[in-house]
Amino acid sequence: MVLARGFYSRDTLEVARDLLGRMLVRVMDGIVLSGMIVEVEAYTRDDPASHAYRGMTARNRVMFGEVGHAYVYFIYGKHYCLNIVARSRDVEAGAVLIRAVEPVEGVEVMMERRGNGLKSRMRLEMLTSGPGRLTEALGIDARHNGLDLTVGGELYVEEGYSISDDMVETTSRVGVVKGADRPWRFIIKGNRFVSRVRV
DNA sequence: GCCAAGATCCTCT
DNA sequence: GAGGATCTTGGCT
Repeated sequence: MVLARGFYSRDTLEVARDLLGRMLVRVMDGIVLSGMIVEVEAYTRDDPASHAYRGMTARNRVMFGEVGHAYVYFIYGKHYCLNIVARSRDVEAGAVLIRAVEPVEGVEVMMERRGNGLKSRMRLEMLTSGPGRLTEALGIDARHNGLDLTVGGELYVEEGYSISDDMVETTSRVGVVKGADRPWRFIIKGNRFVSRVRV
């Protein structure tokens, strides 16, 4: 089931938390590439690190638009980053950066796409463990900026697995999900929520 | 128009 | 652990 618009029409941090365990799906030339979302970061309107902090510009206008749409931007002259617009109704802007996924379907295609320059040193953990890496592996770029992710098609998010709060053991900054195939590490940075698979 | 910084990744030491 | 790659964006003049 593709996640519907309502999923994204909530507090940005809440959506970020709930995106963990969901499946990011990219259909490219009829081939399905997918990965489980394992690291996210929430960017709210009032976060100085957010593109929306200084108000709407040509680049960030998607963050001010309808929830459930993709905000893709180019960074460091090399990389694309995928965000999903998410915020509650009374908030002006907000988005969740997808920082990492765990490859599930189409691993060989992802390997091919990421293979250049990495050669034999390519390891599975390196395939999609970073915002720039996952967009390269899944073939996500500026063409997807503004795309509605709630209607299926070439890029969407589906239910996947839900990670319940009682699976998380939290300290002030770090938590670990118990009972998963792999242990997970959760990090809170200010009002941002970050989680990452421990390797 | 100019310039510095950037939600990163990779290679080399 | 440090530094280079590479180019868009936005602030400032």
